[in-house]
Amino acid sequence: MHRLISNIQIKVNENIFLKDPSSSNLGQRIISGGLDLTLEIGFEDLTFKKLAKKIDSTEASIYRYFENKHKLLLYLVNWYWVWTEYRLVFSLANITSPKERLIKAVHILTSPVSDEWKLPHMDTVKLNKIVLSESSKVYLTREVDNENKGGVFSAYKRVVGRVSDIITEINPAYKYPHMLISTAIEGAHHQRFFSEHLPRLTDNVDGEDAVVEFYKDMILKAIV
Amino acid sequence: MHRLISNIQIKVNENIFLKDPSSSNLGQRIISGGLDLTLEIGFEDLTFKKLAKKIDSTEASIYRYFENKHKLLLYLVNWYWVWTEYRLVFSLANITSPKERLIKAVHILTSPVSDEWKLPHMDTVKLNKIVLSESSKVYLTREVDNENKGGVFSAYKRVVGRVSDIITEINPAYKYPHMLISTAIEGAHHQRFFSEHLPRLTDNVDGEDAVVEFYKDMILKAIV
DNA sequence: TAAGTTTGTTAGCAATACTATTATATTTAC
DNA sequence: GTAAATATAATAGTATTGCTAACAAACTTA
Repeated sequence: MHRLISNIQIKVNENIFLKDPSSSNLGQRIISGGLDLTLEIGFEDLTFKKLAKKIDSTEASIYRYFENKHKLLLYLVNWYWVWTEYRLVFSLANITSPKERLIKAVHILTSPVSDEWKLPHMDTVKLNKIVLSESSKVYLTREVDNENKGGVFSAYKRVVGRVSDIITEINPAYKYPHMLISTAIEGAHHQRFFSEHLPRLTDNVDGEDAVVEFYKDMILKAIV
Repeated sequence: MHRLISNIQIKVNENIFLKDPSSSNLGQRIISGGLDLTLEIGFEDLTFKKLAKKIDSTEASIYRYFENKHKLLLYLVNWYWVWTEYRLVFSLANITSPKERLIKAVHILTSPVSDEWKLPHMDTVKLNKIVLSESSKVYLTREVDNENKGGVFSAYKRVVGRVSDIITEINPAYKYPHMLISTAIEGAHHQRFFSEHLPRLTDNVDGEDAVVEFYKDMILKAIV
């Protein structure tokens, strides 16, 4: 069951790439091979040489699309947030109750991406896995300020802003809506990583997705 | 005003280093130079060659202390958590009210380190700054599971465990104490980074440390 | 079919991430 | 106080990374 019109096009900030990878066969192989290789060996160990080999191309060709591997990750993460904003708006369409909207939004931001959201040119399930463990590396760098000026984080900021607005609608007096939402987003990523690798930092509860339930509970209690 | 006995010794997990840096002059220069250089150029751009130059030593000498720069960061972060556990236990001594204990603990985990906690052989204020932006890189790697087996994250886990225990004392029915605390710790780090670089992801409130207040408020509401 | 564009091929260079060897201090042991 | 042990420095070397450049081949479009 697909929820989305399957020929939607996600428009990634143009400052990220030298040449739009969605515009060519090689570009798409770079992206899908990049997803696979990152999942296989981790982003740290990925090099354009290895990626070139994997997709049967050459280092130099990949460099024509992305300045460096950091930009490739930035592309993936930016794509993710543009797409997540779309999912968010789509999912909240025609729902008027602000509380219901908030709960749906938190669900989208904290639960793993399922197959029903798949798109033809991007394996969103793989992408989501990468975002969990690698996305914070995209902004925790010396280059944040410069990249931020180029607008590469605005999709993420808009997502946080949209959900914060719902909170403000519910309780205009609540002082920390942005902190609450960005805490939940980043936190959910971390918790999913922890539950796999450092379980003493999390809690497991039988029969529920503890991450989603925890953040729903936390947010609803925080804003009253 | 110093709160601590100044000749306390922080014992870092032995799997992290080849040779204990606290045991020699060169070792201590590696650590303090490492702090400075990381703050100057960021951990990504730090190399042992640059660090050697800074402390007037050689690459090969540094390699006798740490296998690679990742281990150096691991050392710093592990040191931080051992020390934070100490601060925590020290600060909660003789306080019996669980709620008061919790509030103090959250304060320690979310506020910036101040001068009063300084120790002779480690610039804890600098260390804290580094932890905010670099510590997650220490576990978001392919090597987590191996390193975790070596016990290098146990100080962090104990800190989370101790504060979770206070929560359980206050409300034994609360299902997510570990998630709540690890969310607050990591979240506070992120929020401090955001407020400097991506302010649209946070909220500023005049006349208060919004990060500390937000997490106190969030936690106290969550556990009732 | 020519011109333009994209990709592949090859080469090369500077920096990184180490390891090894030998020499020179410095510490400690007797 | 000297010998032995140990720590550090100096130098060199290797494989890999992170690029850039130049040209050739293929494929696209006008």
